[in-house]
Order: sequence, then C-alpha cells, then structure tokens
Amino acid sequence: MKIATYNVNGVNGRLPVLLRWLQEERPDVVCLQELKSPDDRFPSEAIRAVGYEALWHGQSRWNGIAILTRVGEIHETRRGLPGISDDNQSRYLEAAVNGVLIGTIYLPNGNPRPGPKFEYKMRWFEKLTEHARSLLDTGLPVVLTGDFNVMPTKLDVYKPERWVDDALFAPEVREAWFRLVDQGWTDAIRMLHPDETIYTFWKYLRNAFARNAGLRIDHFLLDPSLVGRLAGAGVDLQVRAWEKTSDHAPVWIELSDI
DNA sequence: ATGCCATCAGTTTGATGA
Repeated sequence: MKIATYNVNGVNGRLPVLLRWLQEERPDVVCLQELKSPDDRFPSEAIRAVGYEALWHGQSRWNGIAILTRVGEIHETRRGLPGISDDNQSRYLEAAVNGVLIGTIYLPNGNPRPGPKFEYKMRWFEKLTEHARSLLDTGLPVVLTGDFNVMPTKLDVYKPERWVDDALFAPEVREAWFRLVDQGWTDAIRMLHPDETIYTFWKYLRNAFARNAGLRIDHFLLDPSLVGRLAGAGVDLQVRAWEKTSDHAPVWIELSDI
C-alpha cells in the first residue's frame, strides 16, 4: 500500500497539479494539507472522477486537511485533536483505511517566535503528543503523516545556522519532535535514507527549488507494528517543477502487504 | 533586517505562510 502526503497550498488553485499527480503516481491513500477551502467548496467530484473517495475537514482561507483513498472505504475516527478547540483551525483528521489508522496533521507554523502563534504551536504539539500516546496504546497499526512544520535535525535544513531562531527549527521545537518520536514512532524517511539530503519544501522565492535550498518538514511516523512492512519511501520531486505547483512536493511510503 | 513569491477572499489590499 502506497501512502502519500502532500501539502497542496490551496486544493482548488492546485487542482490540475493534484489530479495530474494522482493519475500519474496512483498512490493508494493520500493525505492533503492546506486545503484553503471551505467544506462546501472541496473538489470532491473532480477527485472522485480520477478514482478517489475523500474525507475532508476544511475551513475558509486557511488550514484544512483531507484523506483520499482508492482502496476501500474511509472510516472517520476523529476530527480535531482532543484538548484543542478545532472550531477555527482545521488541522487534524483521522480515519481507518484499508486496515491502517491514518492521522493527518497540519501542525501550526508558529512564527513569529516568540509570540502567541509560537505558544499555540507548542500547545498543539503537546496535545498531539498526548494523543499519539493513546494511539500507540491501542496496539493498532498507525501512520501519523503530514506537514509537521519542524525540521528534526540539521540534515533536514539548507543552511541550518540561518534557522535556529525560527519556529520550524528552534531547539524547543526539535525537542518537542523528539519527545513525540521517542514514544516509539519511526521516522520512515530517515529509517530508509539515514544520511541523505532529502527536502520536501522549497520557498517560491529566489529560485529555491533549482538551488535545492529546501527543508524536510513533511513526515511519516510509523507505529512499531508497521516498521517491518516499510518497503520504500521517497519524494515526488518532479511535481515541484510543474507549472502552478505547491511549494511542497508529495512524499510517500510503501507498506508491504501482511 | 527586509523583501523576495504565492495562497486565499473578493475588489485590491491584507493575513498568512516557512
């Protein structure tokens, strides 16, 4: 089963790119972030026309996440994190799909740091970590994936020295990441590619993609029961070069069948 | 230190992003 995550930066503005990528790569399950669409404008018909059922949790203008599948049904298990009011920021959606519990995440950016947005990011991270603990305790196969807005190590940042005060790379944010991962999760990309420079985001500015001045902020976390099934992982870099593309590229993992 | 570019709404500039 191939599972992908893609921060589309506007699902309606990005629709041609999204549909082309779905048709060319045919991932089985897809998590989307930054829909920037209210629920009643989510393009479910266009997505269904290329073979995918969808579950979405949008809001006007900002945030928003979705889970797509072309294998079986989507059984929603949660929208919004426990302990975080989800009334005005749609950032977490969870569903059982094809025998795996999938939580998709759009973790707050947190800039500027310090400030209320950074405090919100840290609070959100804490609540995610609490919920992740409860997911591990179920013993079910679980994938947590999406835009975590954190570069875990300096290998994940072009020019790390420029990012140490930023809300995506500040020490306390990386510490929060490792508090989460050290519960027993596996960073799937790093497990298969421990030493490679791998980025998933490049600013639109200054020709950043052509210079490979990027960040690795879109991640897959696997619970222990899934680690043995991890058969591949990568980034669909070609998509980032298309016209009217997102500033993120799609990221994927392959899980072998049981 | 800032802008660099791009999304959205909706009318045109402002909030947001990373």
